[in-house]
Amino acid sequence: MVNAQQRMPSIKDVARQAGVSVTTVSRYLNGGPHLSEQKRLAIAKAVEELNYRPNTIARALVSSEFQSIAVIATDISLYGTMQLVQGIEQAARQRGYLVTVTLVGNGRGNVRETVDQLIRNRPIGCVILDIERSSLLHSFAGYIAKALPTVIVDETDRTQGNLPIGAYHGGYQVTQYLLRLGHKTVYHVAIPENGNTYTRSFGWRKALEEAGAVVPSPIPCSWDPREAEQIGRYLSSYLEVTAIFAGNDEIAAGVIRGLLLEGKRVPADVSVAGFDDNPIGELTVPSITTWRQDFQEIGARAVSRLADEPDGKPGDKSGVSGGRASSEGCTVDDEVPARLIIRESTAPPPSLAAAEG
Amino acid sequence: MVNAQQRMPSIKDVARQAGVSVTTVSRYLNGGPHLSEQKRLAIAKAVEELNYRPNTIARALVSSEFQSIAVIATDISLYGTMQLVQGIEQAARQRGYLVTVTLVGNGRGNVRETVDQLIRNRPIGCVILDIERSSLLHSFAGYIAKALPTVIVDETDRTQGNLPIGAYHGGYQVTQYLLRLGHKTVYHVAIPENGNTYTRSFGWRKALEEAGAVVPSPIPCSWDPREAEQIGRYLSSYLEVTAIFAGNDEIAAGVIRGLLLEGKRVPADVSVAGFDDNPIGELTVPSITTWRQDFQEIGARAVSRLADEPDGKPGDKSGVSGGRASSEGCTVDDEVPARLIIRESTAPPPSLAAAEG
DNA sequence: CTGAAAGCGCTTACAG
DNA sequence: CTGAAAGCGCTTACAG
Repeated sequence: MVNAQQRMPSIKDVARQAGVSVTTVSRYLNGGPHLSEQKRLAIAKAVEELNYRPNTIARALVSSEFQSIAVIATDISLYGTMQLVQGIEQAARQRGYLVTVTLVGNGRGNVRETVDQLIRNRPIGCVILDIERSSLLHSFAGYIAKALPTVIVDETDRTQGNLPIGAYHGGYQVTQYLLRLGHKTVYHVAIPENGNTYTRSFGWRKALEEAGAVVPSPIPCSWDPREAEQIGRYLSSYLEVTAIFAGNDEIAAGVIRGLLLEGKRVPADVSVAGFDDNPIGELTVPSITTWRQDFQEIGARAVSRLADEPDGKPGDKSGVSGGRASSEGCTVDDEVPARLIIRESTAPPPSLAAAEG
Repeated sequence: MVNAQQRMPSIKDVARQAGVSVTTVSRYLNGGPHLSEQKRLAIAKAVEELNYRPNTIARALVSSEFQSIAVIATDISLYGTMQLVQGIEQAARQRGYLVTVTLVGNGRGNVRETVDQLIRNRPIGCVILDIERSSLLHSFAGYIAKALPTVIVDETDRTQGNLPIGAYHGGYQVTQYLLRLGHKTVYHVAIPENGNTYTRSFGWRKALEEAGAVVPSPIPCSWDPREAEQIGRYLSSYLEVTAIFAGNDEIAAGVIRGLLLEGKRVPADVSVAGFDDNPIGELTVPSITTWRQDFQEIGARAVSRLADEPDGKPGDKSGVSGGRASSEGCTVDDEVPARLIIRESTAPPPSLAAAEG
């Protein structure tokens, strides 16, 4: 096995082997224009023979930018966050950037120190994945944005300069679908909001209000779906609950499980819809009606904001802490495709079904 | 908003401000021994005032090592892989390393080029997450290991110098549990093996053979659980199938769904067990008996192998392509805690239940 | 078209 | 205990 410590060929070695100056090799490497065909060939040959690869670190030192994008999140086990990471990685790799993943605010380690360390690495930009709006992470967003071009992916209205995941619209659509099925109203088991302003829950409320339906109090649920099971059990005792919109698919699964364990039928007695199109929604019985977000595409757009700035400092566009508003003219912000996926867990309410039967 | 492009203070600025030489500041930064208390204080003050942070890139250029660990995988949507990434990130961050995530072999982009790019960044080491044993990724493992200290996390026997996830033992235990419940034999819906040699499937077979049970042909299933649903439907027509060991929890859920849709009861008619302890197993009806692997701990151990080498080149220990055997004396390789989690999806076979009832 | 020189921000012998 | 100098591998004016 070759020793990993061996010295790798440097630009000097290539220059010597090709009989040109280091400057010329550098020019060749960076696609410089003024280069005789002869030298170009000689360098190409040397590069090939030595299997030379430019040292990205040295390059980063000169440009004071390491060709990487830093992803900061609290946790990647949430389906949406994980997909966002995959989308970011792919878009970044296409452009030659490396992706760095840092998990903060999960109670381990000092956030400030971790973030500082990250900044020292001089990534070209940073994307904060904050769907869950962890208060710890959120409180550092401004600090990070001061040092680095930053885009925050969250559930909030885009007027704040972030990249919204379009949850409001989804919540609205899912609820409207349930109402059109004939349900008098739709109950809501909500994920933590923590101050987001344009959430799936807001969409749910809006659809209800527009339809003139009663707006029940949302039932708060943590990210732990086992809590959702308890909520499902609880809701099973209320006959008027015929439709439930759950904050995500795991919570929907938990609610459904709670209902089933209490002897309710889903969807015959109660309809339940989820959110995100987590693949598990296809595996449960019943399978779960949901809202499909294209998280990978959103991740790709976050990268685009950081990497494809047309002219000038992307840091300005991604303003977080009172920076300029950003919605104007940022074409990448066009809405990301999303749609309702109807599966087995939703149906007309029992009263209508009975009337038809 | 402060412009991100502003020049950050360098070690020179600190030296000037503190009235000492750059060398002395460097010594201070690296905890050097010979330093008068007076200068130490002056430097500390300057660092504080300027909010100075050493440039990791410059440091990396000198040491020719970027303080980072490169994770290479095909996909992080698989539960185990995602947990491994989280475990790696945490262990790495604790030691001051950054984690880089690169997804290769998913059909997008040139693997060779991606890997070369990664190597150029000079991480201190690389961990290949290859539970699914993607043939493309696997074929590059040797190439990577030649350039970088590497540890491969997979399902194979540890004699190959990799870090096994302990699946063999798990498969054995799950199957044995099912047999002890009274099932005559256990059917197996297998995840892709692709040449792994110490898999959950091998453990299943071993348990069956030891018990003198018939060994049915494993039913191959892709990573897509919808295929598992079809398999569940198919198996529902065989009365002799009373117990099924599925390659992972998503597949178990799919199989269960197939069985339920065909009118079978789980576990009354058929028991189904999964693998990995994916949280979804708690949300389905019935919830899924499974084998809990501590993926985060395994990830942490991978980092430990790379970062805590006691004396000398970890590259040797992690030999992949015919390097020295590595099992001897590597104490971090002690078995990772894992255990059977019994939930609702398994029970004695119908015959026994009837006899009892 | 081409190259010598300076410099990016550090660390590390080496010499006081 | 302390500092001047060289050097890590590149890029970028600047001057031919």
